[in-house]
Amino acid sequence: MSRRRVTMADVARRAGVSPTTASFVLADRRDMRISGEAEERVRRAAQELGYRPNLTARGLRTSVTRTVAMISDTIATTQFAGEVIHGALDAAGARDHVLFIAETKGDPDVEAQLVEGMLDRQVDGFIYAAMSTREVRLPAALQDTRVVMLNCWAQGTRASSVLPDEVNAGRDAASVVLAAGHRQGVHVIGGRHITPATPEGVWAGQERMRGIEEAMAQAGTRLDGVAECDWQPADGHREVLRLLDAGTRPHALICLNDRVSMGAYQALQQAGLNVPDDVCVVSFDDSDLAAWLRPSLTSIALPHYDLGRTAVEVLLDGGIAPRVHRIPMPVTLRSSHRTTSGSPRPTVTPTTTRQGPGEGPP
Amino acid sequence: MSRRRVTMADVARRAGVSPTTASFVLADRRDMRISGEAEERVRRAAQELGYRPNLTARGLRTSVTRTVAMISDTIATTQFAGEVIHGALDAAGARDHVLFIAETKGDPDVEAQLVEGMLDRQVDGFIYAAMSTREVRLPAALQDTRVVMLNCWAQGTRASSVLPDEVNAGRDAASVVLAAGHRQGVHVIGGRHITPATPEGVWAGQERMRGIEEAMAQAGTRLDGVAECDWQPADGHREVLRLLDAGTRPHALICLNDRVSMGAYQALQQAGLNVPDDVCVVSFDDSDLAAWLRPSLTSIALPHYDLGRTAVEVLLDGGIAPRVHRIPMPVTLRSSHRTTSGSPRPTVTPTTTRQGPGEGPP
DNA sequence: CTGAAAGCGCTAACAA
DNA sequence: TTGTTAGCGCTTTCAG
Repeated sequence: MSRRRVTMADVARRAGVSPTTASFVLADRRDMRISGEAEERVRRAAQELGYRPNLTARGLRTSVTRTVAMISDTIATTQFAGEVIHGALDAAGARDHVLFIAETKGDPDVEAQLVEGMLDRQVDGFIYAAMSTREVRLPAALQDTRVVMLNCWAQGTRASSVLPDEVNAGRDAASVVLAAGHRQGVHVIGGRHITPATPEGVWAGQERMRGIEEAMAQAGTRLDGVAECDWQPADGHREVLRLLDAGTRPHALICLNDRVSMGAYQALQQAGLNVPDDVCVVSFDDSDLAAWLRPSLTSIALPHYDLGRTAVEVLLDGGIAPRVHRIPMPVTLRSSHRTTSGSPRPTVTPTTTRQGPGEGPP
Repeated sequence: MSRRRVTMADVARRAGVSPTTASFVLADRRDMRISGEAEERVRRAAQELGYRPNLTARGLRTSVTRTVAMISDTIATTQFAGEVIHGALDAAGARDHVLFIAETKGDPDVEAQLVEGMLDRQVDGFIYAAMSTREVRLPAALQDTRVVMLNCWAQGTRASSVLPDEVNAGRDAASVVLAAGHRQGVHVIGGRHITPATPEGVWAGQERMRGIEEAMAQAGTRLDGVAECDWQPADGHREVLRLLDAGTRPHALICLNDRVSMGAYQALQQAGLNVPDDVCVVSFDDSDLAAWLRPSLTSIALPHYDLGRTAVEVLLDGGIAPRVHRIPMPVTLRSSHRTTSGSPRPTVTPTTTRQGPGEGPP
């Protein structure tokens, strides 16, 4: 962009060696023997001239560019994006790679366009990411490409997936409630997210519910109710109010995200019920909201950073064999529940589970 | 990455023309006359073979890569990042460019490293972004480079800046309050953000306060008080409580962000005061919170998307002359204030102001 | 152990 | 109007 950069030929000339020799020492290749003295001269020359390799030229020759493209449907709206990118960036940087970002807006045409553009630039690999965990169709151009799927998966694809471990998160949520001494009166607000728009529910909801119900069963008890609804504050508010109006007096609420919890808090407050003394609340997402609410909210986070980081690690370090990597979801304990005296903290031990090739989730 | 791509030579051969001819038509260059027939043949051949140019090779030859690097101090934590990237992406995409993202974490060493890495990859230009609006020092390696500064500025630099128009946002906030009929009892919570950690305040606070005070003066009145404090929910809560305890009964609160407003709401509610009947509240940021709170909050947004978009536009389309571009901050009117009957909406007409070269903000 | 030379895919002088 | 040729900066046979 500015004035002429110093090239490898310059270094070789100053060091009094051939370009070949310079190339070998500057690329740190030890498979061809170079005299210690020549190596030293080259290194000094490079140092003195402030030599930096032109990665475009190297890329043209070797077709490796130390570049990865992250393509996602939406990057902006949700909190999701930031930390995912952050993690991906750290992992890429640690491996001397650099990250392209692109957004398809869910449009297959722009998606194809974008992928082509990245291929034209000879990226070394792709992270194909979805903002909400779900099954997707991998674009044709990515089929025979180094790619890992982030927060999504595709049937019949030779690509690894990196997913949040929602089932264990569900178990952990139930564990918190159980450890607080509640075996009865446990209600879930939000459920599988079965709504007119998503009659099957959403994956996160299904998985969390599976974990919750398993943990309850394992403790020899069961949920008193599940309110299926959208996951906005108004929904939490409405559903909790409905519960109370029906004369139900819940002891514990597991809310499917912090926004639902916020609505639940409002309803509880209206009804004059105290958190955590009258009702304990456990939530998912661990967004900023969880810390802002009073009392602060115990919540289980989506491991955004680790998802991004792991995806790049798998892409750059991982083998060829497709795998599903499940990333643990950390629990942050706050003030919206009480622990039974004597038991210091709920037993919360998230684990990473892995699946072998061939089986797509769930 | 996969099997051999079709090259321009392939296209030329199939079309029965020389590489030169193929190059001219495929690069859409009309400055050298090509026969319509040859052009047609080349286009068809390219089409049939599914030709795509190798941008790495082209970049090596021309040193333009249609690539821009966005380097920021922090990309993850704040909501800021997402929409900024979104805007930048849209502007870049519209110009057939692609976006590198990198994060310095505020460390000058990694910053230098990152910039070098981008330069090694022959990026066409840089967006240098800060997460909170402020003055920065442009890294040495970027000095003689095509760069625009996003949400920041540097003294004595030949680079354009893109900044939110906070002064007019302040004016707009005051206008909402005035249009609601409040000329007395108007208090600001948050102020310039003068705290032990930031004894001078922060730029956004200073600018907003300037706008607020100007608008009040213009209406022939003035603020009844400014609470200088941090901008977290707890601060809003504490300061409003303090106000009420001192026997003050505010009619309108201008809170410096939505989190402060959230705290203010809590305090008002404790005191049994109703929003907007007893106290009207106007806020900044227009985060998700603004829509979630009850009553929903009138708030003035940081124009994240437009900041990102404009920065890339200025970089790619703008002239060389350094400019400061001020991006209007949109007002979203909700339910936390009342308009005086008869006047339909507050007079809110944000404007973009521009400064000529030479004067750095503020 | 080192150097000469070819070539990655493309563009741009210069000739024809 | 078109073709020939050189070369962007680097890696990599293949001879020495």
